[in-house]
Amino acid sequence: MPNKKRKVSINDVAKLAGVSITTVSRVINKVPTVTSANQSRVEKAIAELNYEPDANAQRLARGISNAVGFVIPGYPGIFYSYYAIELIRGVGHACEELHLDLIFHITNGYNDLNTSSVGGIIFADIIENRRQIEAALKVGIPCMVINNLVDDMDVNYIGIDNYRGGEIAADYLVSLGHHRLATISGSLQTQSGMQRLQGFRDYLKKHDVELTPDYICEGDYSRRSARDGMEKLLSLEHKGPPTALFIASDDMALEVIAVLTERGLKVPEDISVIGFDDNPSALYGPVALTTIRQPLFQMAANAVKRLSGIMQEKEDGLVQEILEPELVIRDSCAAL
Amino acid sequence: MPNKKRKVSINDVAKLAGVSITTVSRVINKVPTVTSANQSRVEKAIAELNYEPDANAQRLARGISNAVGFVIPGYPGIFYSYYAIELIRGVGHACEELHLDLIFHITNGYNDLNTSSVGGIIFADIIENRRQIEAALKVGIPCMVINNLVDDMDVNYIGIDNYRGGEIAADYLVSLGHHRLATISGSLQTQSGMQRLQGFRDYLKKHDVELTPDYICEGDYSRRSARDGMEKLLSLEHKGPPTALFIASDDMALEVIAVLTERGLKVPEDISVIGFDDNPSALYGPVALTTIRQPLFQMAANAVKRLSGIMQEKEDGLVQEILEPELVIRDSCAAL
DNA sequence: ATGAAAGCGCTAACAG
DNA sequence: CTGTTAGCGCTTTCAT
Repeated sequence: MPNKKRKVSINDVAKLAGVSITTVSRVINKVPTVTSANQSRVEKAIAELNYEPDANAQRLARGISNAVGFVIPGYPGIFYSYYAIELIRGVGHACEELHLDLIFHITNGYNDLNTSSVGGIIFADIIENRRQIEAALKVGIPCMVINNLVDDMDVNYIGIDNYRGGEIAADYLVSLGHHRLATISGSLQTQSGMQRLQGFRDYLKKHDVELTPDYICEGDYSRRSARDGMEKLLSLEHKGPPTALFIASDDMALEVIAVLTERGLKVPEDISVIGFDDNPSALYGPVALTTIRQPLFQMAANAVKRLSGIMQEKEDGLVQEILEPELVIRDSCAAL
Repeated sequence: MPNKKRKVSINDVAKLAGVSITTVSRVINKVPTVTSANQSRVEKAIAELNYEPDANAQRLARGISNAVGFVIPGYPGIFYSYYAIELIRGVGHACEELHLDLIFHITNGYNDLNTSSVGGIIFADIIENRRQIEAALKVGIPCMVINNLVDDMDVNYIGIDNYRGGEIAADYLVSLGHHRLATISGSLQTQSGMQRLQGFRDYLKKHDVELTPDYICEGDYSRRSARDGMEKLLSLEHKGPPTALFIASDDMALEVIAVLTERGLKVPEDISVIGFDDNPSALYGPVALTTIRQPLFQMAANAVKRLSGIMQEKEDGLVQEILEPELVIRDSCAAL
């Protein structure tokens, strides 16, 4: 039966153990200067009373917070992406490991974040969240942005070089002899979507490979948009269909391959496809997907660790880490 | 520039506004008995100092917590399911709406939950978490389990009748004239996986439709397991392939359809497929998926609301809600 | 090695 | 309507 009485406090433990609350506090915090006799009496009392220190009181007394906030933009689409899942997992596991409380926020960016109870905040992208970051920074709370390099604010970030990712994709496809290329981009509202496309496009331009405007299809990272995009691309037969496709996420690439399969086209024999993410789902299908890898889980976990360092003032200055994306060659691209 | 100085407190605001801290507290908490003159002075001071009340101090003083914990089992697979995502979204949005802090835990069930800072805990399934629930209950923290009906503990839960879901699937397929049925189950470690299978199997037995043991394939909700299962099913030609399939999640059903398509089989002409979830991804593919709907988002949001009621002692007794799953007929099943 | 006492920042009687 | 005051449960000097 749940005991609805007042919670057991440090006083109860002290009384039962016959020591002062200070001593109890010491054993809770593993301060070494406690006789083993007292130590075990206190531990016994704690066990007997089923005592657990009140985290709020601890934080208040310590003056520091071991909680980090995690902000995810509120639009539903983001959740259906491998991207968000991996970040949630990465941040979640790292917090569990470091014994940090993870306070989760889904927000459209317009309501105020309650920054007061956290020691730091992690933002998964910053679509609409600039104001919130500024507010947090103003009250002295360190922030960490994942996957969005920001150069107009003094804020920590960890992300990959998406522009470079686009270049790598283009380079690989061109090296295979393709010259009728098409792409389905990610959401152009996001920095990642924009930069992957730009890197891809710039590389082709630089190497004199034409990229017909019609062959640039704006997606939004959803499978739905990938399907629509691919169907549109397939209907554009004025100069022959593209022979190679750069798709801005593996999820979308999988959908594209599904569409192709339905139409009786074979990957990579009829058409090459390269994705982005290195999503394990893309490993075992009819054809293992060639892709550009970005280490989302590690980025997220690392964001927590670095932020935690900053919170404890062990790190100084700004953390601004840009990771290199990496080409992972599997079976979905073939030489022309 | 982040201000590294001591945080501004209610005292600073009181001083600047020329009132007592009580009055400041009153305007923070919207106590009506404050002259509008004072109110605006305080508000001005708050704005000027960029003050934000310390949530820890508030919770400590109020003696109650407006934070709820959310526990997700730690195995990675769960994250790649529509199920987990919808729960996260539902819980997240509801907390945002109710201004509750959401404290997120990914845990294998063996470490201790820090129950001390939350007023209630929500469990997304309870694979390995019974001990944690018992511990929380023992210190008087209300718990809410989603999607797992539990009859051996006095704990709140909200879920659907998965057994009934299995029956509905069987009933529909049989009503279409099918009698060579097969199924790919969810993880049999989970209650949902187990019960869907049992409902399906029991219904068929009751109606004298044979279900060859070979045609019961154990999956684990992953796309991977669905692919493997479907391939196994397709290789079992001793008495002709099944004409209809019950797949325990839409995600898996989608993968099954992909496999079928690769083999040149048509859904529903050659084989009927019914899924489970009502995942929007299954809406727009080559064939809109017939499925059994479970309102995950609403279940999760509702779990938060009911739990919040219990935390405020507005609700008494146990919340034990069992929702009916619902057949959603689209295009992936045809009469034999 | 231990304890007394002073807060941490806020809320909630209680007076006025 | 407003201010004084006593905690909330814990940590942390500072003595002892």
